[in-house]
This record gives sequence, C-alpha cells and structure tokens, in this order.
Amino acid sequence: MSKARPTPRPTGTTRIQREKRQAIFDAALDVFSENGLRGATLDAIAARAGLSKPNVIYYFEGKEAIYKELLESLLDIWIAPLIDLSDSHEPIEELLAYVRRKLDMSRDMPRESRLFATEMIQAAPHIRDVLSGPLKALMDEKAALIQSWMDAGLLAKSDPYHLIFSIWATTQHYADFDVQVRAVLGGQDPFDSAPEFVEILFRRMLTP
Amino acid sequence: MSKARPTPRPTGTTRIQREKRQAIFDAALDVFSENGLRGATLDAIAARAGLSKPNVIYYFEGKEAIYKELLESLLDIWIAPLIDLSDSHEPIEELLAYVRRKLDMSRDMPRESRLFATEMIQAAPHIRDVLSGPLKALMDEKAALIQSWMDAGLLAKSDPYHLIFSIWATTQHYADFDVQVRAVLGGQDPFDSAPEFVEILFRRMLTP
DNA sequence: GCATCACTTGACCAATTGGTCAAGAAATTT
DNA sequence: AAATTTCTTGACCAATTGGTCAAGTGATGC
Repeated sequence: MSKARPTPRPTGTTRIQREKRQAIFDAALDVFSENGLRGATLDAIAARAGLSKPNVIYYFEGKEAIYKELLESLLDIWIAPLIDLSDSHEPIEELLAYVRRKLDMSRDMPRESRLFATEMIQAAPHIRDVLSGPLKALMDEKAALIQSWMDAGLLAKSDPYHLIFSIWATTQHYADFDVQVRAVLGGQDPFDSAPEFVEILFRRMLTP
Repeated sequence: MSKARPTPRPTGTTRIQREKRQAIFDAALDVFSENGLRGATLDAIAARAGLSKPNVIYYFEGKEAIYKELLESLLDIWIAPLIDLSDSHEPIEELLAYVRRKLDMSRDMPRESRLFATEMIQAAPHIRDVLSGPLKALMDEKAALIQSWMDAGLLAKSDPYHLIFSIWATTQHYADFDVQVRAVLGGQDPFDSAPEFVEILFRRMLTP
C-alpha cells in the first residue's frame, strides 16, 4: 500500500477549510474573469484572497485545478434557469421569465458571465465535453419543448435553438460588454432600461 | 541634436517591411484572440509568424505595442458597417442589411470579433477613450437616425441604443461563442441557419 | 569590389511565474 | 498540558517571459 501524497489535499469539510477554499474561489473568480486562465497568476489570486501563495497551493492542486473546480462549481448555477424552463399554458410568459432571470444574472453575477465568456472564446478546452454532452442534451430537450409550443400555435414559429442563443447573447451582452455599453450610454445605468427593451424584443419575437 | 534611437523602428514603407509587419499582425491576431494580451507570449507570436523573437522586436516596440497597433488598425474595419448605416426610405431593409453584414463579419472574421470581445471583457483598457469618445458620438448619431425613423412611424418604437446592442450581441455571439453554438447544434453549421433566424428576429422587432 | 544600410539571430539577462519544502504556528484531541 | 494534526509561510528553484545586444547576413548603391 502506497500513499500517493503525504498530506492529502483538504476536501473542505471543516469550517476553516470551507472558508479558505471559498476565499480562494472568490479571488480566483475575480482574477480569472479579468484575465482568463493563461493571463491569471497564482500571486494575484493569493494576494486578492489575502493568503500566501504556498497556502493557496495547500488547498488546491494548482492554478489549473482552481480554474477547473471553479468552472465546474459554477456550471450548475449557470444553467439552472434553463433547467427550470418547463411546460406552461402561457409559454410566452414562461420564456419572458427566463429572459428576465438571465438578465438579472448578468446584473448580479457579471464575473461569472465573463468567466464563461472567456472560456468559450478560448474554445472552451475545459468544458467541451459538458457542452457537447449534458448541455446539448438539455438544449435538445428544451428546444423540443419550445417547438411543441410553436406547433400548438402558442408561439410564433422560429428556430428554437437560435432563439435560445439570441436570449443568451442579448442578456449576457450586458455583463460581458458592460464597459462598452456604459461608455456608449454615458452615465445612464444600462440595467435601468435593458429589462424593458429585452421584454419588448422577445415579446414581439414570440407573439404569434 | 540627439538621436533618440540608433535604429529607428521601420514604419512599413518598403515591401519587406510591409510583409513582415503584416505577418506579425496576422500571427498576433491569432495569439491575442485566443489568449488575450496577458495570456499571449512574444514567443508564440514569433513562432506563428515564422520569425525569431528579436526579429519581431525589430519591427515593433514590444508586445503591448503590437496589441495596441493591431486593435487600432482593426477598429475602423469593425465599425465600418455602423458608419455606413444611413438614411433610407426603407429603414427596415437598411437595418436588416446592417444585421446581415454584421453576421457575415462574424462568419468571416471570427478572430477579430474575439479580439475585441476579450478586450471588452477585460474592461477595454486600451480603447476606453475610443468607446466613450468617437464610438459614443457615432452611436448618438445613429441612434438619432433610428429614433427619427421610429418617430416617422416607419419602425416599431423601442430604444435605439439597446436595439443596436442587441444586433451586436446576437451577431457576434456566433463568432465569440462559436464552440458552444457548434457543440449544441451537433454537426450542423450555425451559419446555414443563423441568417434566416436573425432576419426573422429583427424583422419582427422592427416592423411597426 | 567595397561601403553602407537594412535585416536577422544566437546568446544572454532580469523579472515573473508555478510550484516545492522544511520548519514553525495554531488548532484540536487526548 | 502534551501530543497530534492542521494550517501557514519564508526561502528557494526551475521554467518561462519580455526584451537586449553584439555580431552577423544580405541587399543596394557607388
């Protein structure tokens, strides 16, 4: 019997472990969402977490491990709204609620949005399997649901997949391109006017 | 009289200078659009350009200079379609042509799209002034034009700024999130079906 | 042919980076 | 309070990185 590692990595059971790991995750979310995996440094993460670099390594295998675990832990949160999209006798309201929720997430979780955006732009090497596996399956399911609404005449006909893409695109745009949006709008807060606009956009798109 | 630099940086007048500088730009576009400024390395750029690292430095001041010059040289191309948006007695067709042109650019210039996307996500430190200066002015002008169409009853009413944002978002999504889109769609080419969808989306949005 | 200038690069350097390690400081258990 | 385990870090290391430099190679003009 051989021990692979003299001090096994903490799994996060005790209070102090949970807190420190969370602090690292939080700092890593800042740093990774600003610079991507390659552009981020352990020093930056450690500094922002208020820990020493070796201490960070004590809790995680390394930079890439932090990134991977962070991505995976956020994936569930990120696709939850789509999972919750379910059959309804008012499909337009159901979809508009989904749009609203996605827009709220752009406002309240911009770092998460940018993290995923950067990962996607860089060809998603760490979550490719999730995209073509579970996410595709989820999309197929929801696209079928939307298609059934369209077939029933409750929704204007269009391509369900591209419809979801357009919802993702328009809502996440306010998180990912926040700087640009704010620069162009001057001092005005985008999230004051965006909800009304996206509601109009998708209501017109969806109403038969 | 003092010479600031023994060998002044080539400005790109001769044939060989233009070619090499272009090769570097092209390699840099690859590398920067994949990893961002911080994640990119001179070695990677030099290797992809087929040059030695010192040779790259011979033509440009340094990594940051390549990035800056590249960004600036692409900015004009990038906003050209919006500049060309002009008054017309068929504003819907004018706007749909703009949408189509943006979607074509996502298909034909995905690296450029990702380069700008990464810069924006990272708070656009290199083009902030452009965003809040010339781009804002351009947006104000075009938003006023769109508003005048709406006031004339030629276009369904909505917020012109957010309308342009939604056009940017939906079209650029196909370049920036190409991997995700393709993973979800399976083997199908997104650009086979996207044009039809975005046309439907914005026609419904714009028709009074 | 030779001088001049543009171009190219191997060798090198200092700074940064991901990560190790041994030893100490805190908790926790007994 | 002693023993044990968990947590923390200063010092260190090898690899990478942005960039320099002197010595070349090649083209161009005279």
